[in-house]
Amino acid sequence: TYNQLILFWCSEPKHFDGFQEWPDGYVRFIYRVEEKNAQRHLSGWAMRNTNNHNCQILKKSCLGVVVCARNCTLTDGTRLQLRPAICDKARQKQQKKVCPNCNSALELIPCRGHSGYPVTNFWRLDGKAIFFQAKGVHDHPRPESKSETEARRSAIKKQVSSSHLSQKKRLLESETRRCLDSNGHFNNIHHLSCMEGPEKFSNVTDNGFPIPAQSYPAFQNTDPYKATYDSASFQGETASPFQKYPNPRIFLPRPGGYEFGVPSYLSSSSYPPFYKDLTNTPVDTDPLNLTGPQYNGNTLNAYDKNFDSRHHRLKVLGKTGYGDRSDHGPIQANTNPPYFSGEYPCRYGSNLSPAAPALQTVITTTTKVSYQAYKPSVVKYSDNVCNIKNPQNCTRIEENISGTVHPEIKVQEDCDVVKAALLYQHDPGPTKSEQVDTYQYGPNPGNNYSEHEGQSFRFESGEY
DNA sequence: AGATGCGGGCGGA
DNA sequence: TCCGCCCGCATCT
Repeated sequence: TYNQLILFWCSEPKHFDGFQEWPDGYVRFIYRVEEKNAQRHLSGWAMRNTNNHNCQILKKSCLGVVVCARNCTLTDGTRLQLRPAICDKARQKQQKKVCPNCNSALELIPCRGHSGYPVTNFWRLDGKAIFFQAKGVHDHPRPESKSETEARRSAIKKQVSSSHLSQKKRLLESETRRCLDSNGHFNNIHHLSCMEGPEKFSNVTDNGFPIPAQSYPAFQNTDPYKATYDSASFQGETASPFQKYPNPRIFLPRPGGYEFGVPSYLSSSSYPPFYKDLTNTPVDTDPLNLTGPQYNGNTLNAYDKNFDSRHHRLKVLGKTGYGDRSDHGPIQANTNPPYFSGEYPCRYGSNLSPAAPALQTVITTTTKVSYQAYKPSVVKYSDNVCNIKNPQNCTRIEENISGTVHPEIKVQEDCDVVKAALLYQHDPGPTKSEQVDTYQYGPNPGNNYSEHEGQSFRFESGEY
């Protein structure tokens, strides 16, 4: 398997995952560059861009979910779970609004699924593939998905627009009649009152009253677990009290707050390190393993963690599943909250068994990839496509762009890096072992995906 | 108006 | 040094 891993790590992605709208846990996926959702770095979770000072890796952190402070039950038995506005200002405005169902305050449940911090997602374009890596297990309900939010908005807009028009028309006619009736002729004095009707009506509509069920545009993703709305309401941009969860993933408040612990199945050995030396120290899952040399890095440190470390390159490596070192601390033992509903496979654990390595595509920071690469152009091996401001980011020879131009060379270098990393791993220093990434490679069992092509490439994790 | 990205900068660990 | 996060700016829908 060692050779297999090396082989895999040194190869171009030979299989891709179907887009995962609700990635959860310490997972990693590889999408085709043609995958629109991946290109847009979309996620069902409300993720906001977070500055990791790394021009090659886009990092996003979860904003959590907005719920009714009183956790009221909607008419359909579900609970309000709004999508937090991504824009800070918009989110502040959103939080000032009230529950459309019970008028109590709205509450933003922050995500603390990654060592007490928000779950983070990392994206990197690698010429021929878009690599995705997630850190953390969402400890809150799913918010309304982006597509649902957009669909609802457009539906509401449409509805408001049409009702506004029809109401306006109706009211105008009615007022006209009234005016005419009361005065026997049209009276301009009534203009003001005549014009208020429509506005008031629209406000009412905007404040949470359900709009008759209607169909929404088809979403790009048909996640069977995602919440759907069959009606819409909102306060400006807030609530849709009619979420429906065709799945058991309905948020249920936990005693003492929203802190779900880690599902038991997540806390036990699931992702044994491929290199057992790493087992002692829960390693930090390194997204795309962007772990690597720091941008000032003079040394090749293939697993110098971080997808999110600042200014470094990525590299495609292979990796086995480990838990994130710091991911275990704050997470408490859990009683299998309904939210997880057993849909969450073990993706990491503190007790890792060396027997079940999960296939990992590790991207070290030695890869010279920048978002410019998204523009099918210049990504050229050894060229500084990173950015002019940080030339140091783009000069390393270990750079690798998945053979965009010189695959053969890249492969070799990748292998070199892999080897270096492996050597290092076999000789774990007291400081960096946790930086080794340990991710499940592949979609969550609970998620739907359809275009796997090379699942045979996936190493057994022993968990599935 | 918001979603998204980028990147400067700050502060804690 | 790493990382979370705030903030402003720019672009796009």
